[in-house]
Amino acid sequence: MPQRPDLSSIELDPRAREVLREIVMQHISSGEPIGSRTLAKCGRFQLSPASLRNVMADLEDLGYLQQPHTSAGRVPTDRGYRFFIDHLMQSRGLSPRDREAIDHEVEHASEMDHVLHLASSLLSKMSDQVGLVFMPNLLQFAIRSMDFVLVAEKKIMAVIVGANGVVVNKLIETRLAFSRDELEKISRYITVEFAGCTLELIRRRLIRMTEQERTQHDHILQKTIALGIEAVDDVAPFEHELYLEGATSILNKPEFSDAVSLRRTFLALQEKEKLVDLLETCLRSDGLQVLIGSESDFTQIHNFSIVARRYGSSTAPLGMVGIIGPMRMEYARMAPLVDYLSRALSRKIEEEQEQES
Amino acid sequence: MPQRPDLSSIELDPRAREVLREIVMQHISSGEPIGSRTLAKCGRFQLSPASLRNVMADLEDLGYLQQPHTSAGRVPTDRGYRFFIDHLMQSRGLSPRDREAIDHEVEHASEMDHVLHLASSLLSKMSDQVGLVFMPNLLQFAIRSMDFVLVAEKKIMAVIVGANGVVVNKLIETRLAFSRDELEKISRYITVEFAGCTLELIRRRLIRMTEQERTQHDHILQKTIALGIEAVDDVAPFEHELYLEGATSILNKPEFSDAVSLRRTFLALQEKEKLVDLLETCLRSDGLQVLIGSESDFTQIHNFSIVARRYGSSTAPLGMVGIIGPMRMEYARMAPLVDYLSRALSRKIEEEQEQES
DNA sequence: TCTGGCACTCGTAATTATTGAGTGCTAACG
DNA sequence: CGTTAGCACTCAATAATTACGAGTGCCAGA
Repeated sequence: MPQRPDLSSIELDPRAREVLREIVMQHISSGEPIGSRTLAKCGRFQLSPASLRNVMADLEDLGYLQQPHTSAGRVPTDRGYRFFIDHLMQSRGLSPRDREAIDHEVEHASEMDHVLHLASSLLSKMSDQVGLVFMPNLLQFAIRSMDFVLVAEKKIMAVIVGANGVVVNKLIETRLAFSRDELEKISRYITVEFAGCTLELIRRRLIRMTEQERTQHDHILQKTIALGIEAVDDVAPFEHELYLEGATSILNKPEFSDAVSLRRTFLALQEKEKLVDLLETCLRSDGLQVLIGSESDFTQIHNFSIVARRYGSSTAPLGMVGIIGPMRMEYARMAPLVDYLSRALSRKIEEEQEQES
Repeated sequence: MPQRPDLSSIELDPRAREVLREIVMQHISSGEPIGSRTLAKCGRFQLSPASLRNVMADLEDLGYLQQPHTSAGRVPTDRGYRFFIDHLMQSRGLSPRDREAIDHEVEHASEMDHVLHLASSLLSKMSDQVGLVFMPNLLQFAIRSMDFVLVAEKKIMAVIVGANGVVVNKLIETRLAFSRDELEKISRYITVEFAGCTLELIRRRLIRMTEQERTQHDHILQKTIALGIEAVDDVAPFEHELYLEGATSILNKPEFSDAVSLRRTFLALQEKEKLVDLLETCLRSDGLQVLIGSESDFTQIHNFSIVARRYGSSTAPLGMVGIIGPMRMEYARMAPLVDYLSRALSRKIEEEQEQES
């Protein structure tokens, strides 16, 4: 029977766990590969560098560590980070000051749109990473109201308030002229009739209505339908939105200190589609999500990590908030930050909903 | 009497002008310092390198050229670029394709807000520089209309359309409840009464009205005034906006290929206040404006140049459009581009105004 | 099982050598 | 007198060399 148990299936022995934790933590704070000497000097182990080397060699065999090159210390792998986050990390929770800052921002902004924008730059500032707020396509969510405002003759502004509190404007150029009175009636009718429906549904119902018998004879109803269809027709204004704030924060990260990786990283953040795809799949699961390096296409290529969480109640429309940064980031601080912010947003949205009803 | 005339006051002699033009053009397209050999090889001069060296030495004495170091070719100074732009540059005008592209974008977007945003990214794409669109503080401009829409109980959305066609939303939480009917009346009253006034003026007049005798007895007027004041009270939503699009375009410019200058440049673009100050002073003068390097605080520090022009008719609200890039940019192409786009925007705004009246 | 010792690896930094583009000056030429 | 060929000189950039040292793996002894 071999001395060493089957390491791939069993948990790491306590000493190895401590060593791994220490390496990850030190590497997160210094950014440098960690050698056996440095590790011995930290004082948490009553072991010589040589013994630590043995442990480290084991951890490397198991895929938790790797060496950039032969004569360098060790660096955690994706798997190492993953193990750290799942089993070793002890997050300190959020400082009261930070909580207050978040609460303050979220409370004070009145428009949902602003709140989301603020949230993303707040995240960026507090984390010193790239802050991320994703709001999916509005089409799939219910609306709260739809109003029409006369801007100029034959120019009407549709003001649609989504159930998530986001306001979308859309300027419509009409063939027919509408009076303020008519618009007032139409607004009231549509809001009463369709509040709580998704835009997609509204559109289908409006189209169905054009074919109905009684519509043919009701002039004002015809105009209503025409205008309503115009309002929900072009999907462009309702597309998802992705706020990425604080891209410049990566300028200070040592892993992006050379021109090439800076270039690559900025270009990567530019391609929002891929990120949107990723976030859309993330929307399905609740709870804090951490994606490390190779765990998704997007993060793999660029060696990013993403810490994100869904916001919004399960009944209300949802989105994602989070941060993007290098794999080497302070997960212990990021996790509670993202977590708390997403809860604050969710609370805000729920309050809005209650207020409305 | 010395052979050479007083060179600082008199125009350059024709040969020197040709040499300067050629150097600037070659340097713009290659980015490298230009030596006498390279210059001789271009074929436009029937002169030996040695003779060209003499001319170049003169141009250097006059401050139009400089040498990065002793054993390098020459590079234009700010003054060299300035002379080039004022006297030597022959801009080719815009290609029909480019004109069409601009016209298309500007025509098709319906909301002024979008137009401005699009304009800035269009500029960025077409110029491969950073596109810039500046919309000054809305407070100083007249409004076209102001409408109030009921969003939830005690939550009202003010929809203000500026004379420049820009729409601003503002969510107001009121103490009193408003009915849809009331809001309709109030919207009508305010729009009729105050269309054409600046927000600042409206605010002052509303405040004056609170003190007037007859207001005390008119309940609905009181509510109107209260709501109106709320709408124009907090200036934040009316602040200037500055769209900077395509910051990543500088990633490809050789002058920013090292990490340090990349860093510096991104941080510089982040500080929008300084740029806003600069653009605000630019607003005063009409016509295409080119700021080179040392000619303004902002451009001096970062070795940028700015090509910009005012948009909007003289009667209508104004803003600036333009591009920011390294001093070494194709002015001959940028000038007509910015010029044409600003005219297209102005035309659009004037059309809107006519339509409205 | 742990530890000190030792030979070995290999990236980084510093040093030096080499190259070549470009200049200014001078003297000769038409 | 303007133009040009020739030449010595400068100096950044590149390449080659060297030195250094942090870190490793392995082995033998406690």
